[in-house]
Amino acid sequence: MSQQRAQSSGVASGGGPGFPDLPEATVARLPEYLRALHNLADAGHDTVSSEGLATAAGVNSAKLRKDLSHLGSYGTRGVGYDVTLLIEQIEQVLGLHETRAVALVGIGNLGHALARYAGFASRGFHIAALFDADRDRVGELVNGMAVRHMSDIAAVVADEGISIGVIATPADAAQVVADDLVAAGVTSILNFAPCVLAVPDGVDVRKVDLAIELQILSFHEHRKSTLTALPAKVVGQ
Amino acid sequence: MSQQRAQSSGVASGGGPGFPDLPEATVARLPEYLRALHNLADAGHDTVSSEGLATAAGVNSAKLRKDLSHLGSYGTRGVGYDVTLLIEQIEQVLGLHETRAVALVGIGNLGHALARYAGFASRGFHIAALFDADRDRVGELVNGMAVRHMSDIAAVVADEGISIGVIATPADAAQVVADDLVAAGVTSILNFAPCVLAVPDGVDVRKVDLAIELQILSFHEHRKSTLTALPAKVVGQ
DNA sequence: CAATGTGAAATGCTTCACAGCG
DNA sequence: CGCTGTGAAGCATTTCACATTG
Repeated sequence: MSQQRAQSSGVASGGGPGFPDLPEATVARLPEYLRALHNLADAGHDTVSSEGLATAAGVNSAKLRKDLSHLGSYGTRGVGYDVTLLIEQIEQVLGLHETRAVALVGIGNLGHALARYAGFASRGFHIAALFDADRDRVGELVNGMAVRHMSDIAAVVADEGISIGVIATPADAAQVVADDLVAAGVTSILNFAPCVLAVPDGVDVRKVDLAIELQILSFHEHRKSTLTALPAKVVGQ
Repeated sequence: MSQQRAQSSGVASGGGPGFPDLPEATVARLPEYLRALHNLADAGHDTVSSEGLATAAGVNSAKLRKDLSHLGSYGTRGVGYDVTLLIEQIEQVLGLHETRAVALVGIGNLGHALARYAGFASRGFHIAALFDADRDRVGELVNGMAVRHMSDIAAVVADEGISIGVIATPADAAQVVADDLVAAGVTSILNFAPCVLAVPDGVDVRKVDLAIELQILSFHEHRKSTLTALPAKVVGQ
């Protein structure tokens, strides 16, 4: 897993009214179900069985049913799930009804690509501001939006109601940026820099490290080549 | 978790000679330990305690010790771990001694950024070829390397000894690309397209979906705002 | 009667707590 | 004496298997 959660601050138990406290593993899969459901809806399906949705989302059906059961009982026995209703419910739980404003910090290679990535907007996120520490880049237009200097962060985060920050800076700048984001009021961070961030309780951090993903695959390559070098039984192919 | 493993083909038990079969969770953390160790080495440290390394890697020390114990006994009681030796061991286990050749498919926004990302090369990966299905893009130079057409994949994968493919295409092209990569002999895939890939047993897939990461954070934002709207106890801040 | 929702079993992972070693 | 390595306990997640229901 290449993610990192802030030390979870203990999710005030019991769950508030109407707020089921889902297992983290379930939360991480809901977006995948949601995507699969949108595909099914586009393909004209009105209902789908746990088996069908599970296949579309790449999990097994028992897991899917257990995940969905945490949201409540939205299936019909003998039939399956109503696609539209389930989309509605999952979006509700994920808090996707209100569009969330995102600040993107670090407009280098990756930052440019992220700023232009259409997948964010199409899934309910609005990149509301771009920041960089380099004054030479300030003012540059990326995807129609001007890059601003880090020193504006506090004001812009407040003005735009930004709650999520994306860090795409080099590793040595990331902690300072995280501190600035938190000071400005951001409470969730997606970190692409290859380093560990320290943040206060109550701030959530997820990490995506491209090189780590490759290293994990490297391990499996290494394992496979070691195993096939032996007379061990190879499954499949 | 935003990753997806191919249905694990059963990791021939017992582990071959000299090949410890590590828990997946441990494998996923080793690259993080490795990065922390390199930082420590650069900072001039010869040894490090489990406590120190755990802090640098953002985990707790018991977990770190258990993870490392799977590799064998490379620590010294009363002292800690030899930084250089441990780097050596982890790189060994991850199969990072041989530089691995990577094919990158889909030279759009994200593909450009990945092609230029220095973090791959610096951590033992060599982007050996770039591919795109769009003939208008074929021949374009990205980071000094010419983009080739998908139809060359089989030949190039064989020539360059490529074992890992990175898919940065739109979702609707990804499955075809995956099939082509697998047919060409690639046995590990890192998928940035927002879709589930079907691959044969023996092929490993990891998935990175940027929008899913944001949706997970959105859930936590939603939860936090729901909770703070109540008189519930908020930890920390 | 097909397919959900769910107790209960099985597995895997994390954390504790300390014996044992350098 | 400090720190590693590790059984054992504690949690979380997955899977099984079936009673239940529309």
